Amino acid sequence: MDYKEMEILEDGIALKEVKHFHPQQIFECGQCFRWTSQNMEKDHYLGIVEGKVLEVKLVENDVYLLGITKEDFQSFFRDYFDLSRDYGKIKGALRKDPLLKKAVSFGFGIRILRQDPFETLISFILSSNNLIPKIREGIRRISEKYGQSIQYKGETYEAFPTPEALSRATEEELRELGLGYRAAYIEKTAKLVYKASHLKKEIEKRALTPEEREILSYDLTYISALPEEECLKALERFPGVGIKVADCVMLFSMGKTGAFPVDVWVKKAMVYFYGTEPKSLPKMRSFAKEKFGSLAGFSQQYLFYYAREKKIRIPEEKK
DNA sequence: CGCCAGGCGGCTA
DNA sequence: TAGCCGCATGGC
Repeated sequence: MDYKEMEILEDGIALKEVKHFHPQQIFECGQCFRWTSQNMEKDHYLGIVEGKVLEVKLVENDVYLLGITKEDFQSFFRDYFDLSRDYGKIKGALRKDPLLKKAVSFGFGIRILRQDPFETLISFILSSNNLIPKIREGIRRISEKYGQSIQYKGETYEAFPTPEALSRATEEELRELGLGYRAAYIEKTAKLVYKASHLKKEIEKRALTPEEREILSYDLTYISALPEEECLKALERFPGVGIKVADCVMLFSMGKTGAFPVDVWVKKAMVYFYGTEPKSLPKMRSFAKEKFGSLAGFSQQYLFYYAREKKIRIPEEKK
């Protein structure tokens, strides 16, 4: 447990003496798109999560979670912030690698959030060959059009839509939101996820056709429970999902901490720290997975954050 | 204007 | 299986 005790406040809760928790590092290490810094502060963020708006504020060693109740925390947000995990132990193990030591010290307050699989899947489909600000804007527009609105401190925010709501979107509507060619992938994926979850409920009422039984395997709860390798294969069946997107979904929403997504930043970090062959992404991935095992996902976050914040570069000919 | 961004799908050899 | 190309979009 990475905090000592919880205190109930009028507008939220406070966690006392929290370890390994830094808002900027958690929200800027590439795992999420719906958290925004408030007043340009490194320790104050506002997020839209699970149909709720909340603020996170770090004051010395205490973390304030505003906008949620004690029940919200106990039933959901403790797991969302991965607070039951001992990051000291993970960092200790990763620091044994002298090259990773610098990246771990730099991202000392990183935690891997346990996010919603559907939102994560759609978000990372949108991330392919795209820019982070544009990904955030796309997700905001999707939520604005298909999500439930939420009132918080006199402002209106929109939750990310449910599979059912997004499954009603047409490809053309999604294109109008500026999602580009990814619109078709998102449209098809949303429909598959919704159909699968819907058919899962139908089983009790009637016999399914062979085609319907086939669609059941797109159920995200089912996929989430699969072992890592099978989980990866299952996710890759969604249109717009390759190895990188599948690794992100597994790591950021399905608790598969051995996943190691290799994107342009991690690629740079691997060349910079380990001198690995820059052209071979699959080799980089297997190198890290063998080296770090079930901690590969954490190492990926420290490497990504270091590479992106430091804007590290690698020689031109190595691209 | 060309280039690129948290890749993927499809086609070729 | 590896290697290449096109792809929507927008900022530089």
